[in-house]
Amino acid sequence: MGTVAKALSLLDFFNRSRSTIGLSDLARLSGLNKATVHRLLSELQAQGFVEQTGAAREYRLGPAFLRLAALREAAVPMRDLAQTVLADLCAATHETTHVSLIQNDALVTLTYAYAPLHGTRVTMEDAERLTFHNTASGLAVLAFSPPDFTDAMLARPLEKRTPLTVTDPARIRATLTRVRESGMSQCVGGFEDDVHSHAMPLFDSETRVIGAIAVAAPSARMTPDHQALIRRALRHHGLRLTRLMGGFLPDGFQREEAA
Amino acid sequence: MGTVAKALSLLDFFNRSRSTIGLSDLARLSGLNKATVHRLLSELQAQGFVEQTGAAREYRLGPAFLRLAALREAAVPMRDLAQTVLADLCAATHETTHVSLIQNDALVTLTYAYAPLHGTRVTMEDAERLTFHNTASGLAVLAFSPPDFTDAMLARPLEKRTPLTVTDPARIRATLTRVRESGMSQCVGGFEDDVHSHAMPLFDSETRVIGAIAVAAPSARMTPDHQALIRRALRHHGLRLTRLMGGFLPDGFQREEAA
DNA sequence: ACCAATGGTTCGAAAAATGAACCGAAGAAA
DNA sequence: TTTCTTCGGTTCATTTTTCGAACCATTGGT
Repeated sequence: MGTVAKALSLLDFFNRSRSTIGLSDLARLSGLNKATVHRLLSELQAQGFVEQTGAAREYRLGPAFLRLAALREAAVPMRDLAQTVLADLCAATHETTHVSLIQNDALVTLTYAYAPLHGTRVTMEDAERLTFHNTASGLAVLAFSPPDFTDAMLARPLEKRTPLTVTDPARIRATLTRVRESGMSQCVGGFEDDVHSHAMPLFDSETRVIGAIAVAAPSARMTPDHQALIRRALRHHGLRLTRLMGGFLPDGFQREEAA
Repeated sequence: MGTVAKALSLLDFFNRSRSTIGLSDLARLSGLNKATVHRLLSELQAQGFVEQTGAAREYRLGPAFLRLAALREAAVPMRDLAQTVLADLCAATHETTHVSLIQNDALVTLTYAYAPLHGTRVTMEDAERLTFHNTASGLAVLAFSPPDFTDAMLARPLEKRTPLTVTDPARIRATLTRVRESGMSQCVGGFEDDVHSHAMPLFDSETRVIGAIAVAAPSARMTPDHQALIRRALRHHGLRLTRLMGGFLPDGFQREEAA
């Protein structure tokens, strides 16, 4: 494994519930020697990618990410565009909406919007990793991914996160066939109890799937009329977001809901 | 130079005016062999830190920065706090306000706020690098930096960006003495013609300077009364931002304006 | 007082990186 | 149409860097 890849892989151990990590802990988590981790962290620190904090000298992600993220967003304003579209989708459906992007072999929430109307709503966090097999966004992405990517994701151990989580690859593949036909996925309680989500894939300028846009709502609110409204609004704004991002739909992609 | 440092240094060539760079161009800019650059970029790309785009296969910053910046901001909400305080400072002064942070040997704009009142205003961009010798923020930072850092920054070639830019290190040092005494800096037309800026340093929990908060206005509006108003508001909100970020003032720091 | 775990350091051996030279493709110039 | 230049990309003997077992001082818990 290359040295750069090794250093960058250390950054993946930071997440919302573990924002600081000590040297020895990071060595254990990564399986690398403590001296190696120390040296790699020193190089990341010298460039502002990590910094040390507190009496115990733990590490956390550094300020360089703010600048580079701002430059990335200036060049490719995905978050900004997504926020605009999610606000409209939210206004139309009165439910939580979010966009997630593929990053290597994970699906990461880019941004989300809440509807103010209801007392109960589905809550989100950006930068969180979603799974593919048991989220509407994940299923939307797998349905339109290259076959080898889908095979690789379904070959992994699939966590049964809730009693309703489907973990049988054959059943998931059958679901993916239907998602490809309809252009939209849904998931009921597979990732979170009592949450019913719909999602549509998002595409780049070469018709490759890059992520998904989704609407998540408490299952109790999901009357047939409400689901039909959500599907119409999601299709409209999903196609709109792909277009705004300069993307194109793959041939045969379902633009209208089937009769 | 370590391999990780070498790879990360490639990221510094991207900026607002150069959001995509070809392989050969990046080799020329960095002084590294094309094969080396290619290999380093491949490792950055595998982890989502850069991506290739367009027919010419140029590189640009990748989506991984969005996730890691979000995690960083979740852990250390500097941008969020800064935006809150800048909005208030803006409301008080009716001028453009911004916060910049030290990143290695550069000063980088974190965020800014515009006042809606005036037809003319000073415009900003985040993620842009400021210089130390000819900006109010830079002078505020240098005045409270460790002497070796200040010496190193003043030992560099100092660009005469406008006819009013001071480039004589001795004159700048005299200015820094006055900034230390008053706790505030100002700069007239050193970085941008017809712009008069005031700035205050920001400190961390160990009383080290980490950046500056500033107010920038067209020189034509700078009556004595307006300048006094700006200084009072800047001192109040500058001290407030240091406090909100969990920072402490160094001993002897000027908390009140001198009679 | 003792022990365990921390962050940090060293240097001969092992592994990875380097870069001159090369390739095919594409576009510009003659 | 042909030639030339520059591009992104690749190779592998040589060079450089990284590795990690063993060590250190410090700190906190028992």
